[in-house]
Amino acid sequence: MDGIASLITIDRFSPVPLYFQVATTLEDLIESGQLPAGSRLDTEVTLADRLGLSRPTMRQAIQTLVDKGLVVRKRGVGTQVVHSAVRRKVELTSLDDDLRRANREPRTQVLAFSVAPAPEPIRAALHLEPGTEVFTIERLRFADDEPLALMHNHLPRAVAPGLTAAQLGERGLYQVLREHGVQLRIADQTIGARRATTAEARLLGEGRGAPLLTMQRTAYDHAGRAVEFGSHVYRADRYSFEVSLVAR
Amino acid sequence: MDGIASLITIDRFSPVPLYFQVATTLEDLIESGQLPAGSRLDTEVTLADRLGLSRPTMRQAIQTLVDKGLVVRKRGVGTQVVHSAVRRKVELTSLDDDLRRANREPRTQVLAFSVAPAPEPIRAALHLEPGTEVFTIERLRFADDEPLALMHNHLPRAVAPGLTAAQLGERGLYQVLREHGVQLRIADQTIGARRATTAEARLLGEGRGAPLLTMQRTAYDHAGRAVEFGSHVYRADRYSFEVSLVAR
DNA sequence: CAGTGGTCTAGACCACCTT
DNA sequence: AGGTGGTCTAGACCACTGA
Repeated sequence: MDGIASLITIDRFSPVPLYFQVATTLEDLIESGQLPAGSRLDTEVTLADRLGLSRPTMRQAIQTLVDKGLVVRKRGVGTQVVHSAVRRKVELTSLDDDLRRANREPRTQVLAFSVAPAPEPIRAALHLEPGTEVFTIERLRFADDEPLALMHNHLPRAVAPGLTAAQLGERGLYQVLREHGVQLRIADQTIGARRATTAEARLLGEGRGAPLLTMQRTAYDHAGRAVEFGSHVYRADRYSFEVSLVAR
Repeated sequence: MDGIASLITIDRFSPVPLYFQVATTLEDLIESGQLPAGSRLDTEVTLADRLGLSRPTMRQAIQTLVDKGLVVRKRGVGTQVVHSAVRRKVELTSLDDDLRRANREPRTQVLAFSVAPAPEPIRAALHLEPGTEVFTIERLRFADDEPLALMHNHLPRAVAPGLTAAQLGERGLYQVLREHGVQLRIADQTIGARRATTAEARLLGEGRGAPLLTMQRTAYDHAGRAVEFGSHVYRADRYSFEVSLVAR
């Protein structure tokens, strides 16, 4: 019995860091059930030895799984795979990502698309210098041909200089940003609720005063630069937010 | 000029890990503005040298700040403090914590408190064996004497065997759990909205059909054990959720 | 080219848990 | 008492950035 080490192969000539190769392999083994919930991993020293790695490298691999909440370490005891239901991903998701993952057909109607110096509240939300030009985008989003959300976005022109309305008709904003090389890292969101205005109700196909879910979000990239500010309303009867929080 | 190293003292005889001493000190320096947004930290090697630490230990200290989104590392460049507005804490907060932090006076009316074998949906949400006994708690929460939220909670009796209704009248559930030695680590939340029922509107002092924010949460401790399931409604005109997400 | 962070090694001692 | 993860050291080489 050599534990799980035989299921892990590492490539010393790959540009992928060793700890990352091990971490992703272990993640797959957990995800596929070959490392069932509650099972114990071999010790760090044993695994490092069997894989021909140093213990710090092995530790770094396991640490990434701890950070994701996949396993739990206990001093004097060992490392255990946590209960399966606890495994949720903490992700920076977009509506478009959510819909595609749920196999619902997203569609977008771009209601407005313009470039202008940032109005004061937007300038402040994005921490920009006065006069900085921003895109202003208004979109109506559909899922399976039902209206779902009305979205207002603002982003500095410099973030995605070549952005066009046509791109946004095809794909979600976050995917377009990824194609422009923008990597989001942090998002601050405020989620609330209120009654729909008459105009909102008409666009979303809801009755007057229907409850709407609201979300304001400011997103930042890896360098801490504010990339996007959005103010959105969602039909409460067709959408809800799922959030996973991991304490540090 | 010896940078910031002179502002950091470490205690080799403290039981607090060295990397943690350094990390918290740096965090304080950033929070207090002595390390302003955009400023560069000394290099890892320099800091380690000045503080008499090895580089891996110094790296570990800085890494905790990176995980919190306080600083950004760039290979070949250095480590920079990110823009101040990006600094938000990702926390597992309770309503009680939120209110106390905002200096609003929380008050609780316990409407129901009982112990019984878990009903099926609760049993499933908490991943319990059939027949496991759970507390069922219903509370009306006030802030500054205005009704704010109606909260239903369920938790396994074994999690906090000595729990009483009186404790919940004084403090928030999460604080009571902390006093019982329960450390929460992960929470999965679903946030939505709907119209208030007649009973909810009456309890919350709202009009009929007023929009409410809804939240269902399952919380897990460090061992991955499901500790609590809650189903809550909040007055949308007086409450909203703030969530910060950090991509990994 | 020099300097930075990213990765990796081969040890060591300790605190904590189980037996 | 023996085994576990938690911390720490003193090096090494590499990839990337900027001047």
